[in-house]
Formats: sequence, structure tokens, C-alpha cells
Amino acid sequence: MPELPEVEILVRHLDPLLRNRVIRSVDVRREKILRPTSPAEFARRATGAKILSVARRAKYLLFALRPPGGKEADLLIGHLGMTGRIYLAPRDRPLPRHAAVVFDLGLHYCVFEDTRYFGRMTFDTAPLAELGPEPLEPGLRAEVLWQGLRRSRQAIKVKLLDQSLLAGIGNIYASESLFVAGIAPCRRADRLKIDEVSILLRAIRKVLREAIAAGSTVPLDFAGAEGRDGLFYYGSSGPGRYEERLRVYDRLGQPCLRCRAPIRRTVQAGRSTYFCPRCQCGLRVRAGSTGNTSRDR
DNA sequence: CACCATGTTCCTTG
DNA sequence: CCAAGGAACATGGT
Repeated sequence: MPELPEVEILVRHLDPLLRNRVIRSVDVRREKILRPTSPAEFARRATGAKILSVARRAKYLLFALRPPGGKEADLLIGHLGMTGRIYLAPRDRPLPRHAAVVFDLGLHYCVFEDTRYFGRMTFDTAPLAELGPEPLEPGLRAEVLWQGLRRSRQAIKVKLLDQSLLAGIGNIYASESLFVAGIAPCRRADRLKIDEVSILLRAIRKVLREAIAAGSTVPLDFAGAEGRDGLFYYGSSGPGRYEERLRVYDRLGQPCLRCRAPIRRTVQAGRSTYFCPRCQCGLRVRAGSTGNTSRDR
């Protein structure tokens, strides 16, 4: 579920639930998730600690802890990887197969579940130092972004995934932002003009804010009988599905919402990119027909 | 069976 | 040393 908007929504949901709760004990079921913190150190620093707040930086969750001794604050960080989720669950419910780390909070368990185990729950905060600016930070100027792009010959889509340039955008919102900006994903970063970067930054902010707003309306009753949240891109069903709000991502062959040309897919740096060949690349393609033979969901 | 998947990190190559 | 590309990680869905 993890790009900046999903993490932001999760953080807003978790903060009031976890604030001032004490971690009575920890159950580490997948030590890999703690890397590079050792299980012993993790248990020592987390057990008995009070959660002071839950915040976000890029795609990281920041758990401010106060150790039992009542000493200075400690920082625990979480990353959801590709499939990570965090939610409260009644302690009488059996833990899911891929529960990686479980905090005992008394009435509830706080469960970090991650089927692929790419996520993190660790006291190693070094990765935070590598992060670029927050896209939604009001003080961020297009000029700064432009400076960061001008020395790279990589495609702009690939650069948007570079967390040291701009932090929090992932594969889905990279395609979405470029579509809204009307910029071809294959454009070389160093060939973008300052005005285009300005338009792109505006598009990024619009897309991220929209996603946060939409996600905020989704009920996140993690502790309920359902045990699942509505933030998943895939596997969910019914109206208001997450993917239905996406403009181009995963819409191969479907008509562009702006010009009806069939959406195309390409691969950049090993990741899928979706785009409109006409709106973004200026290609003269027929509108209307699907132009492809693939049948998607 | 084949291919695809929201992310990051490591290794190799140039 | 840097930039860029690819594989690896691990599991599940289609």
C-alpha cells in the first residue's frame, strides 16, 4: 500500500490510536524486518516504551518512543516495502501468516504484516539522511528540483523514483504525475526546462494531495472484523476501489481520459510506466480504438 | 508454467 | 569516483 499518500493516510489513522500507548512486549516473527537492528537490541529499546507520536517522512513511518526509564526520546522507523501494512487487531484474533512484528499494547496487538517481507521496522535511522525534500513542503521550489535534474541524463520518470531527489513518489504516482503534467516519461531529465519542472511539481502536488484526500474518506477500521483496509491497490473490490482513481497507471489500452488515445505501457529501469502517447509525447495516434490486443482486468 | 506486482539495496559495467 | 542498468529479495495473483 505504500507511496507517500498511503503512508500519510496510515499515519493520520495510527497516530491517535497509538499515541500514549505502551508497548508491553514485542514478538518478532521475522528478524529480517529489523535489519540491521538485532532482535536483542530491538526488544531492549521497544519493550516498555511509550509511543509519543506517529509521523511520516517520505514513505517512512516515524514512531517517537519514550523508553521506560523516562529518559530522552528514541526513534523507531517503519517502512512498508511493497506489501507491508500496520493495524491494530484484537488480541484474541489469530495472527496472520505473514505477521512480521507484533507489539502487545494491552487490549490490542499492533501488527506489522508484510507478505513479501521487503518492509522494515528498525532503530536504524540512517536511511532518513539520504532523503530529498518532501514534495508537499510549501517551501520547495521548482528551481531546486530543476537543479537536481539538470545533471542527469536519465529519463524523468526514473528520476522521480529517486528518493534523494524528491522523497515519497513511487512507481504509480510517477506515471500519474507525468500524465497530469503532460510530460513524456522518456524525456531526459537534463532537457526539461525550468517552466516544465514547475508544471511537473504542480502536477505532483495535485496528484499527491488528491490521493490523500480520497484515501482519507476510506474507513480504516483495521481492528474490525474485516481486518483489512481499503488502501490496497489490488485485490480489493467494490466501488471506490483505489485503482479507479488512477488516471493512467494500469490502464493499458484504455482510452486516455483527456484525448481518448489508447494508453500505452513501457518499461523503464525495470518498472512499468503508463502514459498517453498523444497528450504526453505528441504522437498522432487514433483516438477511440483500443489499439491493443491485451485484455486486462 | 509464465509473467507481473506499491520498494530498496547491492553488484556489475562503462 | 560516478552514472546507469540489472538482479536480488519473497510471496502471491492472474
